[in-house]
Amino acid sequence: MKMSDGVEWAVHCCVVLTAASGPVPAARLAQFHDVSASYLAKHLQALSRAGIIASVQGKDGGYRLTRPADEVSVLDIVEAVDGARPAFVCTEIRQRGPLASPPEACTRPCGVLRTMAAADEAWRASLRATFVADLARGMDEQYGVGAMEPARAWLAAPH
Amino acid sequence: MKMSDGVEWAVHCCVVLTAASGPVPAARLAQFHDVSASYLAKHLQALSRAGIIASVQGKDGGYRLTRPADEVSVLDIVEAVDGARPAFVCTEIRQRGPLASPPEACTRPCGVLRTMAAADEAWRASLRATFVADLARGMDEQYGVGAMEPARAWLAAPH
DNA sequence: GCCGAGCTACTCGGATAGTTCTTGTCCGAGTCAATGAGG
DNA sequence: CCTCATTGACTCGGACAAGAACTATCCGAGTAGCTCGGC
Repeated sequence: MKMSDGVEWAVHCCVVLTAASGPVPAARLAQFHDVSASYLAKHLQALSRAGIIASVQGKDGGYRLTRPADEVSVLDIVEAVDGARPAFVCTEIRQRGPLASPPEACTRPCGVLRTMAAADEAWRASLRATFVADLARGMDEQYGVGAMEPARAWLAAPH
Repeated sequence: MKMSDGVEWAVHCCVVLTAASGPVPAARLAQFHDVSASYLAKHLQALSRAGIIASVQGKDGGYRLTRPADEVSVLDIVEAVDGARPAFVCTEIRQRGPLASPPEACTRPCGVLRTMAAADEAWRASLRATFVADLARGMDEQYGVGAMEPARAWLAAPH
């Protein structure tokens, strides 16, 4: 019941990409956050497959957001990196053992699964309500308006 | 982001214990659900450590619920078996890299953590609202009133 | 017939290997921009 | 001065090991009930 560390990296990268004026290479995003470049690349590829970011090949290429930041929910990122499968998988325990329920009586999911699924949906709904744009705004509120400007400049400056 | 399979077993065991008239050995619970006895024992020990069930030693011993079934929430079981730590752990990425925020500016948790924590709390609240007694009632509603009676008889019968 | 010590069998509890999944890394295919020559 | 082919370097993308967590298992410590002998 542990979420992949890559989720945190991916979310921060999306927030940073909000401030970028052009495509940003994966290596520079890794340097910005001081994390493993190779491993971050793996997660950025997942975001790319999910259609959240798009890759620009060749020189001066990199990644950029495909949609406006207020249309990318945190849930989108979590599902792209960590998988969209629910955390709980029902193994149909009720159909096993000496008092197994017959399959024809198990058309409706069992109570345990229903409870877990409801909790999972509540979790997803909460993540679906927050967007990358909200997180970027939170930066400004916490560190002062214009807090993203140094990031934009750093990303644009040559290294 | 996958929940331990033992959680499902533990919840079902708690529901079955609702129908039991006395202590039930771990081996019999395993036989009832057709799962590994050794591994189920591990999870029952976790429930025991959490105070959800109590062990009775010696002959005719086993496990029994310590509280009424309407006072044991599904969240209690999940936290006992799978751990109470939140799924998302913030590694304070904002304090790393060339544009790291100074520690004195990070008294409040960052926006990503706040979002994840809120979702985690929504998930927990949902699980906290369902009790073992509700699941037992669901059995009766789905399979007919008195559906738990054969289970009680099977647990009491000698093997 | 009643009591008690001893014993047996059964219970849980924690320490111990095997396996799957996540983490972390690498090199190759593809692509865009810059460059230099030619018209 | 403008156009175009060539070159070059930089980008992503998927395939490849290492480590950790989960899964599964075993045997030892402890306890309650039963048995048998004595009173």
